[in-house]
Amino acid sequence: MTSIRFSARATVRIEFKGLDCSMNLFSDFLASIRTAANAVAADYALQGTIDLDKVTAEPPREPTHGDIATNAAMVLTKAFGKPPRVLAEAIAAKLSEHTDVAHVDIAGPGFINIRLRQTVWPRLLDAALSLGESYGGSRLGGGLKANVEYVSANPTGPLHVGHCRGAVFGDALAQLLTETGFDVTREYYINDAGAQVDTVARSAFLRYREALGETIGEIPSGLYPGDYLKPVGAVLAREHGDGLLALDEAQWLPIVRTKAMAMMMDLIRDDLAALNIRQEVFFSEKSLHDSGEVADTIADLRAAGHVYQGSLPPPKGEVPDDWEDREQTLFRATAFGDDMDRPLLKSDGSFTYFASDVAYSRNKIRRGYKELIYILGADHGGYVKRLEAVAAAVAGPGAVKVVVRLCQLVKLYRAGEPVRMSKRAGEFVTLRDVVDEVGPDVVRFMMLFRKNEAPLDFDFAKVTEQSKDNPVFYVQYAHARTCSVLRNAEAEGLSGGKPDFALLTDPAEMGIIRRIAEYPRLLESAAIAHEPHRVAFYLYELAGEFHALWNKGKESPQLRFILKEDLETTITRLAFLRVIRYVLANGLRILGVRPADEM
RNA sequence: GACCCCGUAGCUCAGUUGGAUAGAGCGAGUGCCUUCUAAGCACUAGGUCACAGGUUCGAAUCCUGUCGGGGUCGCCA
Repeated sequence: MTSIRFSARATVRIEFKGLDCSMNLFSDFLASIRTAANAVAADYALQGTIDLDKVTAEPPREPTHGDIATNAAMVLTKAFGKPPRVLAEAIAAKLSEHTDVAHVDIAGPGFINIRLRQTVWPRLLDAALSLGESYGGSRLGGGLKANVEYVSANPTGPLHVGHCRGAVFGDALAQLLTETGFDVTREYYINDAGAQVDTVARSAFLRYREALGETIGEIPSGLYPGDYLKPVGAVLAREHGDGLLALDEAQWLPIVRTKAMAMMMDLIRDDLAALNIRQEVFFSEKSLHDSGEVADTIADLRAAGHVYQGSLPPPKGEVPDDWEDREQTLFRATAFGDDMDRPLLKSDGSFTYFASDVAYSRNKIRRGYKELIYILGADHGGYVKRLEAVAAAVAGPGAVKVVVRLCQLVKLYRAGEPVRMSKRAGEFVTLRDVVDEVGPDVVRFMMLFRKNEAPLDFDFAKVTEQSKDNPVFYVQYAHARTCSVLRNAEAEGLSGGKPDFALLTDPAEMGIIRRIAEYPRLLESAAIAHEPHRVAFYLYELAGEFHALWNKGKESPQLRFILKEDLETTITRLAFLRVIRYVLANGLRILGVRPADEM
């Protein structure tokens, strides 16, 4: 909420803050526009508070409309009691006093179009040049503690291709939030407390007997048949000899389970490392039970009056055959916006999975996170409301922000043909298969070159193509090209010297400069929307403009970066190239894609 | 039955959270290109933003409804 309170004053003298070190042209100008609106309000001797939240400063779609457009006159017309065009005149008059403003137009229903002085751009580039690869970052988040939980796959085997997207998305979002000033923790929730981990243990036990020389034959259905459990059996055999064979299941199960969990998590961490993902917290569900936190959490909720005994209505539509009305211990989630109340205890009195979910949320909240971000598969759409309800019940309504981002499915293709995946044992495509085939950079970029909630087609043939059709290649190639010219320049002894960015005047160059100026704003809006894909699209566009400028150098040699007969321009263009490279490198770093020096 | 997501050019998708004449790539058509790094460059055509209402200065974007596609819906994890 940004509002101004002002009192009537006869004369209004305003001082604009110059463009400052935040290097976000648009947020700086938004402040100036608000200052101008404030001054106009004082001229009109308005009383009271005016909401300036809806005032924006953005790049106009049409470059001919100027450098910055604002809707101020239109959104404030009601509050000021003046027609938009009249108000626009008044605000424009104030804005034209700004030292960086060349002139101000009013267009259409009341847009104020600001044309900046040419001197602004060299200053911006100078600043970007000195900031280097950190240009684009901001303090938007103000150090807010945010927790990004992603992957959290069950530790029953290696990650499969379905985990790719959430893994990459979560990682990129975490990095985006880090660059925009949030204090981010990357976290993985290990579901190591349910019945399925016992199944893993039993499967591993078979492999143990196999490792001792026994013939185990076909793995019974209901157990995990994958070869990846063989090493677990081997390690158990090495550590225990045949000692476990003499024990009852109740005795060997915990031993085998612990070992199997540890080794499965190592496997998963390796898979993630192949995608350059390293989460700093791996949180065990079992630890919540062992520490008594699950029970404590339910006790707390009960004390707060959010728990009751009752039964839930059967699902509408198709009622399952085995439906029985049962009394359970329920959390009153509907009081916090959920569609139905959620069971904490099963009818036999044991904890539900949801109970540990609640305890886990409470644990995060107690660790001080103000924003809990969950990256889930699209089949978890039903989780959104219950996660919000839990946070509201535990922390108090509105105390903690819950953000759930759902990632749609990835469909694999091989030269246009869908890759068939049988659910039968061993025939699923693993994450490792994909990464090994096309490399982490391609996987990461392609997973982010789509809105998260839109389904994604991944064609092995297309993503390794070297053409404009392949955005990964296109963007990396742009970065490599900048490096290549800088290398050539260095080889010719052309490095160093002070650039004079006022020499950059070609429309193609100006277009790139404007796009670079938008970068900090782009990062902020992507962070607010939790949409890292915007960074990928931005890079694709920047790369496109850069390649176009490059190609103009063919027809118009005076536009080339290295001009042997014009040292001053060369030095300037090399510095310009460096700034382009910084932005590409910064964006690629957020996406977790290696900026290639040569290709 | 309820809830969530999606529906934009022939195809695959963006669309700066409500802005101005809705954009890009591929495909199609036309013309160029022997290179500061080759895998190209420029231009043209292509649209009832699923449909119907509503909100307001202004809607692809927000609200309601309809149609179509996908997902989910008590003890599994």
